[in-house]
Amino acid sequence: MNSVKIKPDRQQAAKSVRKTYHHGDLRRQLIAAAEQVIVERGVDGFTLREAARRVGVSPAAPSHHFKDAKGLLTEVALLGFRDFGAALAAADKRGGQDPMRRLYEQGIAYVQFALRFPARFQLMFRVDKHDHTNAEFVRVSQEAYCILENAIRAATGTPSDRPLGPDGQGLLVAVWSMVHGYCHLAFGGELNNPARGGGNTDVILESLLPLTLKYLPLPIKK
Amino acid sequence: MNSVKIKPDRQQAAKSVRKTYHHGDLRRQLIAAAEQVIVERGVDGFTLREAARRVGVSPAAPSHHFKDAKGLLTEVALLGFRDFGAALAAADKRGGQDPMRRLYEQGIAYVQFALRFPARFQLMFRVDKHDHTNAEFVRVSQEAYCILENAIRAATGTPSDRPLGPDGQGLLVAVWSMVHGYCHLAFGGELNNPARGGGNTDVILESLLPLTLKYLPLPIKK
DNA sequence: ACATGATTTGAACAGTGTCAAGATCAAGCC
DNA sequence: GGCTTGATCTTGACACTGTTCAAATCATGT
Repeated sequence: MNSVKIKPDRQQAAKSVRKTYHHGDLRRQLIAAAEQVIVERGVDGFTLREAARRVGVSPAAPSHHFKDAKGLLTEVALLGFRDFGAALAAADKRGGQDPMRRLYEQGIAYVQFALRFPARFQLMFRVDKHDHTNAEFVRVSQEAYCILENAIRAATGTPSDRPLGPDGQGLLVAVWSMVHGYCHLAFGGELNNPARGGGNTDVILESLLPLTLKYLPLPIKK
Repeated sequence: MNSVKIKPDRQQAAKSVRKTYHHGDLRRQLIAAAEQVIVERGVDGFTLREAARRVGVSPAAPSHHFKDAKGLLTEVALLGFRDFGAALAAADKRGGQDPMRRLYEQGIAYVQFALRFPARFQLMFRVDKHDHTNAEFVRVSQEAYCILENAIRAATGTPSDRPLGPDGQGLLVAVWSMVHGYCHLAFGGELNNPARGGGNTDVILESLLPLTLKYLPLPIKK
């Protein structure tokens, strides 16, 4: 887990009153506080001042470590994407050799991550809330994408030196859309109705998700 | 189209200076202005004061017609959902008797609406930005849902007096997830890469969408 | 003609992000 | 060692935001 840990070195506990004028570990703790805020209040409930308040620092202090609020959230999204990619990679490995099993495992992992860390996940895909042109962000998200693409390559028999054909592209987007949409429907409360096979997060993950992923697209056989 | 029209009766053009103390058509024009704002600035760029400004009224005026900002946006979302339901119904009809064709046409219409009116669509599904417990809203969104459900019933041979079985529930959520996710991927710019078969909105709608919906789930045959 | 109630305004309050100046300090250089 | 430089943080300010309250205005029914 890439949650930000404080090293018991020189910094203060968030609440404890700081003796020194300089904070010493502000950048790191701001990221941790920001994540905490979006977990509690949602991505839109985030406030730069609140994050500053939690680490006991003035509202203007963050500006020396991040360009602006978006800059801070970009770092949070970055950490999220690292974990996300790791979760997908682990799932892919669990899938073994069978391409369809790899895709299925990735799908499960995708949704599990999103529903276990909804704040992170929603931030990661909220283009307006972070700088999606950030070089490192592009790299990490690209990396996660490749995990999916590679499974699609295996499923369609496309070697890595050839571009994906139209069928492969369609399959990739279809699979991605399905799991991604499932997450958003869950966030919107659209899967909470027991009469529709839904319920709380447990039901959505344990019962409805397998029911849904039975319909995960298969590659078109030639 | 349920866009709000001004009746050339007693109200003012948004910009023109109003002579009378009372506005006369404030509620309607506020809704229209609000929609305009989210079209230009996105859902998160919406501001109650800006909407009031555009119809030439004080920041406190809207409170007499809507409980708060959320209340105004609820009305906008409501109009959106009416059009959305109408678009889905029309598509369903276009599908004729074949259940799979009905689902496919609905899918196309779903995504087309979302990408043609992204502001509306995103607002409609942003639970935090409007009052999703509003009775009329529940009614209208339920109505749209039923259009999908009925096609699923036809596809699975489930009469309307019986609840959908697990397979039907899974199929419904799978189809919904795929089209819904496709829209969100598009919003996030994930489908803009030509190397991945994407591009601008035209490409996404005309080229990539059919490629993707070729993988729209089929009902499981017993 | 008048009173009642619905609209609208103006001013205020508590929040927000961000900027410019100044205060404080760590660390390198003489 | 002492000094300077640059990084870090605070203070105070500005322009915004949503919402509330009392007062102003007016349409309408009596």
